[in-house]
Amino acid sequence: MSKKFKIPSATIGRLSMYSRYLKDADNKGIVTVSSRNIAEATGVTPAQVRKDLAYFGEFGTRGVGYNSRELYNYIMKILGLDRSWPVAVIGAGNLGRALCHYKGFAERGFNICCVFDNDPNKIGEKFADVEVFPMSALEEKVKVHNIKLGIIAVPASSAQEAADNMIKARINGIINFAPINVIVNENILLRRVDLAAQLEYLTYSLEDN
Amino acid sequence: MSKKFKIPSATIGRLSMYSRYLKDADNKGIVTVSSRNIAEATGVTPAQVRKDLAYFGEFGTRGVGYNSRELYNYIMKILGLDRSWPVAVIGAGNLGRALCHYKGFAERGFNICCVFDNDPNKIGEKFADVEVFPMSALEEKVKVHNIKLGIIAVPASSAQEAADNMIKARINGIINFAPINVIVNENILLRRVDLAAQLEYLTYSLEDN
DNA sequence: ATAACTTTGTGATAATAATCTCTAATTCTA
DNA sequence: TAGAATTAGAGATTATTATCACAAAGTTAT
Ligand SMILES: NC(=O)c1ccc[n+]([C@@H]2O[C@H](COP(=O)([O-])OP(=O)(O)OC[C@H]3O[C@@H](n4cnc5c(N)ncnc54)[C@H](O)[C@@H]3O)[C@@H](O)[C@H]2O)c1
Ligand SMILES: NC(=O)c1ccc[n+]([C@@H]2O[C@H](COP(=O)([O-])OP(=O)(O)OC[C@H]3O[C@@H](n4cnc5c(N)ncnc54)[C@H](O)[C@@H]3O)[C@@H](O)[C@H]2O)c1
Repeated sequence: MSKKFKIPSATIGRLSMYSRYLKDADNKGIVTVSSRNIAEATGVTPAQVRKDLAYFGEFGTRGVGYNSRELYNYIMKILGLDRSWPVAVIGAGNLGRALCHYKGFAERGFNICCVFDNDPNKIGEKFADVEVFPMSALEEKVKVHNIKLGIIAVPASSAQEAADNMIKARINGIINFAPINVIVNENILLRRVDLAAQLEYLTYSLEDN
Repeated sequence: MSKKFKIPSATIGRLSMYSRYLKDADNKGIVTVSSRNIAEATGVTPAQVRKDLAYFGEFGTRGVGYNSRELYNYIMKILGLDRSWPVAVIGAGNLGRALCHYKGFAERGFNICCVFDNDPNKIGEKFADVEVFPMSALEEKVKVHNIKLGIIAVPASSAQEAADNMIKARINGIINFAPINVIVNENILLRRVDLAAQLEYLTYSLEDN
């Protein structure tokens, strides 16, 4: 999808962290926070915090800092989280089940509304209150719930097929947990999350330290 | 932990992808591959592939390419995957269960050998063949199995405590799935995996496209 | 009111990472 | 064997991202 104005993707990830701290601060009754406070809580530098925010506007007051609640709202707006996003999961296996049971997504506005699988034995099962549907139901469910986001939680050998099905159903943002490169048209957003690679960064670093 | 020689962390992640493609190619009987083949399979540029490999040595033959199996072995060695790594998981919840049931880690040399939880009701349960132990057993299990790697799969409010416990037990590489910044001494390796932030990158991009 | 202090926002600078371009090695073809 | 084609390796270049340093704006104390 066409991006706004070349914002570093790392910035978006940090905004996510900042927003969680701000929510927390606001809940504790802390009205104003400085870039230093945010930085210390999230493990970055104060300059980085200010630079990240500067991409989007001026949210603070010099000599004072930022209003926690206001900045939280601004960031959530920037991230598109000022509304709810229905999400489809493809693959009702171990990972699909964990994702469905996870309460944390709802706090950020994500609502996993259906899981899809091609194994007839899994159809009709329920993970928390999320029902497992056959792949044939994907297109209709996407339309009914206006789903824009999907998660690939099928084995690597089926990941491309899962992506193709989602795209055909008009989902245009995809997270892929399968350890394989899925190829999509450039107007589709795709992020790969490779858990083994994360562990491998650790083993690489520990190897000859 | 002290790093070797400022290799981009993105390079390590890509090596992981390359190695999976190489394994696959070797299994299919493909003896030599070019940087172009690797690039196309993993979604990067050929120059990037060569540059990544160049950090570590010369593995190819000009005019020919790379021997799939040899390069695979080299990369696995670089990543520290020429041996098995026992892994501890803290938190026997949804995510902990999914990780224990996941077969893919074993292929890369990771062996989740125990899960720990502070909920008495969970102790003794088994996820696949991984047993749930009380937190009090952590130190001894780490010693017995020579565990160096740990995964935090507890709620955010307990993540720092889980990290502190692991470090006390002498684990020195940690993956944190909790959406919070855990603070550790600089000789400890820590990677955060934030699934909600990944989805938020999508919503940010879809927002006003 | 003034001086001392705090903190943002930003242009300049530095560091990091990706891409480009060319050379050298090797194979293939005729 | 000569010439064309392929492909790795590496230095140079460009692009991207993070850090620094400081002026501007605000607050607090005297
Ligand atoms: N479980 C984990 O902790 C974990 C960790 C890292 C990566 N992953 C990756 O996530 C993916 C899922 O892992 P998992 O452990 O849940 O696997 P799993 O085998 O438990 O579940 C996969 C599910 O996908 C379904 N499926 C297979 N092909 C399908 C298709 N074409 N269309 C629809 N459904 C299909 C299967 O019926 C099954 O229910 C894998 O690619 C795995 O490599 C999982
Ligand atoms: N489940 C998911 O798909 C998912 C996705 C993204 C992030 N996460 C994150 O992963 C973490 C785990 O998620 P989950 O869904 O498995 O949660 P969960 O509530 O299902 O499980 C958490 C487990 O941790 C145990 N626990 C709590 N405090 C502990 C402590 N101090 N020491 C040891 N054990 C302790 C609990 O007894 C429980 O069994 C959370 O931080 C969550 O935000 C989970």
